[in-house]
Amino acid sequence: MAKATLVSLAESLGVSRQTISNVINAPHRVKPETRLRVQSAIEQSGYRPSAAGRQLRTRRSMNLGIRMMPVVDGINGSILDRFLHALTEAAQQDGYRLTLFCADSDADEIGQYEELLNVADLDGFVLTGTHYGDDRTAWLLDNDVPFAAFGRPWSSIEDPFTSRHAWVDVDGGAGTEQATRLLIEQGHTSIGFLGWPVGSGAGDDRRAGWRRAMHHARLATKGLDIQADDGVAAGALGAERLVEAGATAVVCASDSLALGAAAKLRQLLPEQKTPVVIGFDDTPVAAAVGLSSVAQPIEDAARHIIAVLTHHLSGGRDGGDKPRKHLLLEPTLTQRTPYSFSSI
Amino acid sequence: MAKATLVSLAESLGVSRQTISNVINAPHRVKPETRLRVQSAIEQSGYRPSAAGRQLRTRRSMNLGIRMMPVVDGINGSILDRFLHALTEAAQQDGYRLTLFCADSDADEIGQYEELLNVADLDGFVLTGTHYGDDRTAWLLDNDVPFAAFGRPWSSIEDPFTSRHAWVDVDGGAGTEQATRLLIEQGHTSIGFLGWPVGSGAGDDRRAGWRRAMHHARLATKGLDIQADDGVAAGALGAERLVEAGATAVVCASDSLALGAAAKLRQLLPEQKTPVVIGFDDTPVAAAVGLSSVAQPIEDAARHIIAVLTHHLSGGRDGGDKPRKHLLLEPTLTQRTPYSFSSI
DNA sequence: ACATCATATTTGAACGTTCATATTATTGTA
DNA sequence: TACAATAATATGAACGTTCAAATATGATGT
Repeated sequence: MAKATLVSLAESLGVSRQTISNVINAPHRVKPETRLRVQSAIEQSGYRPSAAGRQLRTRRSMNLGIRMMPVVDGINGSILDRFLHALTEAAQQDGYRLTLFCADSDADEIGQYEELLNVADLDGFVLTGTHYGDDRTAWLLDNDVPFAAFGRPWSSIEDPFTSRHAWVDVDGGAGTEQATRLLIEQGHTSIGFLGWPVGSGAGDDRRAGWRRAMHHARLATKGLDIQADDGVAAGALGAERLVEAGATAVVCASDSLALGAAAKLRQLLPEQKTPVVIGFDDTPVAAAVGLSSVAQPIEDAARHIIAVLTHHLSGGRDGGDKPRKHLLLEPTLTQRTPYSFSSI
Repeated sequence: MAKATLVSLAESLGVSRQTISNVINAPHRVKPETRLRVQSAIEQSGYRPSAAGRQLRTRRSMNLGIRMMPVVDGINGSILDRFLHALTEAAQQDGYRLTLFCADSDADEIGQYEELLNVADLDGFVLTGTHYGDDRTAWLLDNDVPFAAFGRPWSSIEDPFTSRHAWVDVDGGAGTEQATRLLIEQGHTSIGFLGWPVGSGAGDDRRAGWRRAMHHARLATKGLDIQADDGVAAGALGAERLVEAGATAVVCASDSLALGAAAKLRQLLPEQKTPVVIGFDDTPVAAAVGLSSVAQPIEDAARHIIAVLTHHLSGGRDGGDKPRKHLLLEPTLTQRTPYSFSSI
């Protein structure tokens, strides 16, 4: 039999298109009796409203866009996998779908927004990798495009909690602070920080957490703050300099750096038994080699992003509580004992 | 100014809707003169045909679906990231978009197919993780849904190259064979294989490659074939048994297994200098610890999957050469010297 | 019994595109 | 020049939905 449509269903039921449409979109307008009759007919016929018809009329597609960032390290790819999965699942639960797109640059990404809004009527976007002077958020705000960002708006002047747009982020600083405190409790007094060059929001935030913990414990930080590009080799190099400066433990801005640092410390300070390097992101690499690492609640972040976005898109009429527009999640420290480096 | 549509453009140009539609979809039908005139008007106005209007009429959405598999290991997540990125990029180039969806099981996935075909008019699907007795391919074939699989159809009776559906796969057996040969060349005569329990297509294929190389070199395999569930710990355990059986080198079905095996071999056979463990997938974990690994050309695979799918969807009228319906790609062996395990 | 009002349902139109067909312009041929 | 054949363009209808407005139904009060 042919696919059911509003018209075909209406005819077979002896009601009008609009009544069925109302049963689906505004049930309260329909008399309970007919509503039930229609609902069972819908179920029985397997009728599902056509996205195209809807979209044409309402100019909404129930599709959310997200950019696939160019694969750089690969080490964080697993995080993306988890993030995407959680986003997709949450979106699906709310009746939305996720559409992927590629862009070479932020400018290109904005071009894609225009294109996707224009041709595909995307309802909103999920942003990742926010940074200082992000053009994208400005453009989206200017054009009244709904979106939520994973990553707070980095700005030296504005308070992110007063931002005009929704965001969810993980408090990286709290993570490194916690990590540093753990090392202090373990008796370390000279703890280095191995992070990215100053200028990246997330990187500086993580550095600040380490610095807070050190200051709080009245420990010196001089010479213990190393800036290095991400990567295992750079991590080893940085660790070498830290050991020269007297460090006995290292907190890192990434698992890549931490992996290099761990190997180097193992070599330079073989007498130490406890884990003295703590990474960030709790990637499979960290799990594989038994490296302690700051774990981001990335699934929670994804769910909240979808919640805040869909809540906004439904105009707040989705029944659920209004999700917070700005949310800073606490990371947790995954503690491990070195694995591959010691005996198994 | 309001968004351009076929009608608004037609009016301002003094031609009919259909002429503009033809310029876009069947340029040869339009007189070169008008064609140019219309084309420049399209560019100047920034007109882009509405997906919804098109979809409603043609019942095609220019959207391809792909399932987000549940995150299991995480170690392979980076592979998925690369795969998704390449898929998205290739699809975008051909004018298609990628839609993500989640499913708990194969049966659920089939349910999603129905839903997505029905409501969103998805044009086709990309399948991953094919296995013995895969219901999904059967369903898609039965329902004439275009799709291409990453992973050959595993069957003990049928030749995959006569399969009714398109697929792209990486010749894992060739990879492990190559890896084993390398170890033989290096003088090893007792090389173990550390793989998954018999029954998974890809796993058995990789095991077969090792076996081929061993037989070809007339080396014994008795006791050197270990079946273990995926994971670092299982890898270490398996390696222990292999060393007991006299193995001096190990070829693995995954980087997780390899990582465990490498650590164990380092411990049990510390005198060896050269890399004696070879992993599979060339994940960031392998790169991070300097583990040799069989690398899948996953971007090539993704591009070909899109090529074969879009070629089919366009009915072969897309100009390009007909891509092969069944394609087995050769992996390459990424050789590394142990990194974290030795000195840096 | 009748007007009033709220509730429930229906109708016509519109969203932007392409298909199938109809019309008009152009070319070739006798 | 006329006539057919073909190329180029135009028209009406349809895809399936929701919006806005119109109509029908029922309840309430006088």
